[in-house]
Amino acid sequence: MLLLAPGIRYFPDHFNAAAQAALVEDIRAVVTEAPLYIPAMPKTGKEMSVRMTNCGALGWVTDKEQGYRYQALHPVTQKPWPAIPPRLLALWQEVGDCRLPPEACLVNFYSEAAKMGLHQDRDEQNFQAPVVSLSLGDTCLFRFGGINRNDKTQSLKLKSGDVIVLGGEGRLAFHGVDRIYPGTSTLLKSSGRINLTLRRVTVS
DNA sequence: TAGTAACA
DNA sequence: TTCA
Repeated sequence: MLLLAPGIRYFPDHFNAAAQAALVEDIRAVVTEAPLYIPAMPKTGKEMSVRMTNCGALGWVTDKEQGYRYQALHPVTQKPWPAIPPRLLALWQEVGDCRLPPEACLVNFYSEAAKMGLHQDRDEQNFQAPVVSLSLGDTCLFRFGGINRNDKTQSLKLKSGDVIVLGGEGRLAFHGVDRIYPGTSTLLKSSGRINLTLRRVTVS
């Protein structure tokens, strides 16, 4: 484990190839039940380049009308999200350093051209609990800074199997994905990157 | 504003 | 950096 900044812990190669393949199968099952959809920004309705779905009791969603929020139902199918796969619950227990289990697992799919601007994860009620992030598939250029948007940032290439934990002082750090490096992994059938972020939403 | 264009 |  490397401490990248206060509260930002990096576990390179946390999952080996076999474990990564098993996780991809877990996510395939999630996506079959809860299909990826295109989220839209609040107010402007501009579409994000990343496709999303969730598993867990709650899922993070956004649309033009209601903005960022957690809700129990898939916005397209209106069905409850599938359960968080046991392997991901185990990851949270292993690296999350948190008494309470995660309630949400946001699944972000990045195609070759997708990116995500610098942002904070601040739609949860619980900032004591960490955010645990797992990368699968193509390498990306990840950027993170401090709790203010204009704090200096550092960039790091995240590869398949890497885990990052934002906790404590790092919980509200700004972070984003500047680019995907297509063809850097053969884990997924087509190129692209899957990012899974486990979160505790409520306080108790 | 988890995005983006326009601009210094 | 501003705007939205």
